[in-house]
Amino acid sequence: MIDDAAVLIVEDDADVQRAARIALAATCRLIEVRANPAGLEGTLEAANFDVVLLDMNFMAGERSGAAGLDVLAQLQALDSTLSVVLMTAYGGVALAVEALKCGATDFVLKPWHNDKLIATVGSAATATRRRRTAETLNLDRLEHGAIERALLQHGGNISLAAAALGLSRPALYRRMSKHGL
Amino acid sequence: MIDDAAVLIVEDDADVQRAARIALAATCRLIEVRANPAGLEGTLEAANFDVVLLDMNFMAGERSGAAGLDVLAQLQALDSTLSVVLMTAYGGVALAVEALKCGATDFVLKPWHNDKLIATVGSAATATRRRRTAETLNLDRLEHGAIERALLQHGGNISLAAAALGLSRPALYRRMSKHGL
DNA sequence: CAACCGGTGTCCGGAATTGAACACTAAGCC
DNA sequence: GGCTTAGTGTTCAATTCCGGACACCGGTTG
Repeated sequence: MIDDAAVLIVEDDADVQRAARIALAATCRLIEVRANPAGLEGTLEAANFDVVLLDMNFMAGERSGAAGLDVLAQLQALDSTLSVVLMTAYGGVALAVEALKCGATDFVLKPWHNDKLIATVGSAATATRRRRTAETLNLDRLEHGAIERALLQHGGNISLAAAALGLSRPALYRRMSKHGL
Repeated sequence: MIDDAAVLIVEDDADVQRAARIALAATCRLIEVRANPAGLEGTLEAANFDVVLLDMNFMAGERSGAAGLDVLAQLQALDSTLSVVLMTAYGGVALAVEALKCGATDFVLKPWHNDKLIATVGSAATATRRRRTAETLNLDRLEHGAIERALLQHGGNISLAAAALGLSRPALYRRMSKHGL
C-alpha cells in the first residue's frame, strides 16, 4: 500500500476538510485543500498529485452532483492518468453508477469510515502510479498484450489472430517467438 | 442505438423474467433466460450474446450480492468482450461501486424503468460490439494511440516520448510520419 | 564570447523484417 | 480412396527498418 501519496481535496465544507486531513494525515506525503474547483489547472501543475478527492456538491443546496461530474471531466481532460475519487453525502445508486461510468476511480459516501477512506485513496494512488509508469506505453509490452489477447480471442487460431492484429501469418510467428509465446 | 442485440438474462424470479422479456422484446433480436448460472459456458458458446443481464441474488434470502460478483468474474473469464449489466433489488451504493469496479458495464435497480433498461442494454451491447471489432487489436492502431498518448504525456518532447515507448528517436520520427503525426 | 547542454531533424550501411510460396497434416465430403 | 478445404510451420530474396553519427539551434553558464 502506498504511504506517500499526494492528495488534492476539493471540498467546500470546512469540517469535512478537517476530517479528511486528519484521516489521511498518517498515510499521505502531501495533502492540499481547495474550497472550490477554480484554478484547478495551476494547482495540478504545481504539485503532481496522485489522487483528487472531489466533493460532488459545492454550491449549497445543489444536490444533483452535476457540478462534480463536470469537474471530473475537466480533471480527466487535464491529466488522464490521475485518479479521481468522488465524495458525496446525498448520493444514490444512480449517481454512483454515473460517476464511475464517467471514469471516476471510486465513490465514497460521507460520513466515511476512516480506514476505508485510507484504503480507497491508497489504491487510487496505486492506480495512478501504475498508469504513469512508462511501461504502460512501452510498445513491446503493448504488442505482447495485444498478441496474447488476439490468440485468446480466436482460440489459438494463428491465422485469424494474425488477421485481427493486422499482421501476416509469418510475422505473427516471428513476434510470438520474440515474446516467448 | 442497437436494435438487434442478443441478451441473456440470468434471473430466478419468474415475474422479473417476464417483465424483462416484455421490456426488451421490441428492441432485441434474441432474449434467452436462465434461472441460475449453472452451465453458463455452454449457453454462451451457443448463441454469441451481446449483453448479459445478471441478477445478483439467486439464492432466496441471500442479499450480499457476492454470488453475482462471482458469476461476473466467471463471465469475464469466459469472454472478456462481453458486457455484463447487474441487477438487484437490495443494492446500496457500496455494492454498485464494487460491481462496477469489478468490471460490470452498468448496474440497475429493480424495479426498473423500462425505457431506462432499454437504453442501458442498448449501450452495453454497443460497447460489446465495439470491443469485438478487430480494430481494438490492430497493432497499427494500437501503436498510433500509444504514440499520441506518449507525446501528450511528455508535452511534445520527442526524446522523452521515444524513451517511454521503448524506441530510438529516429524510429519514433519514422513511425510518426507513417501515422501522420 | 566561448563552451556546454538538451533538444531537433536527417543520413546511410548493415541488420532485421517482410510476405509469397512451399511442403505438410487433419478433417470433411463425395 | 481421391478431392477439397483450412489450417500449420518454414524458406529466402527483396524490402524495410534500425540506430549511431552528424549538423544544427536556442538557452544558460562561466
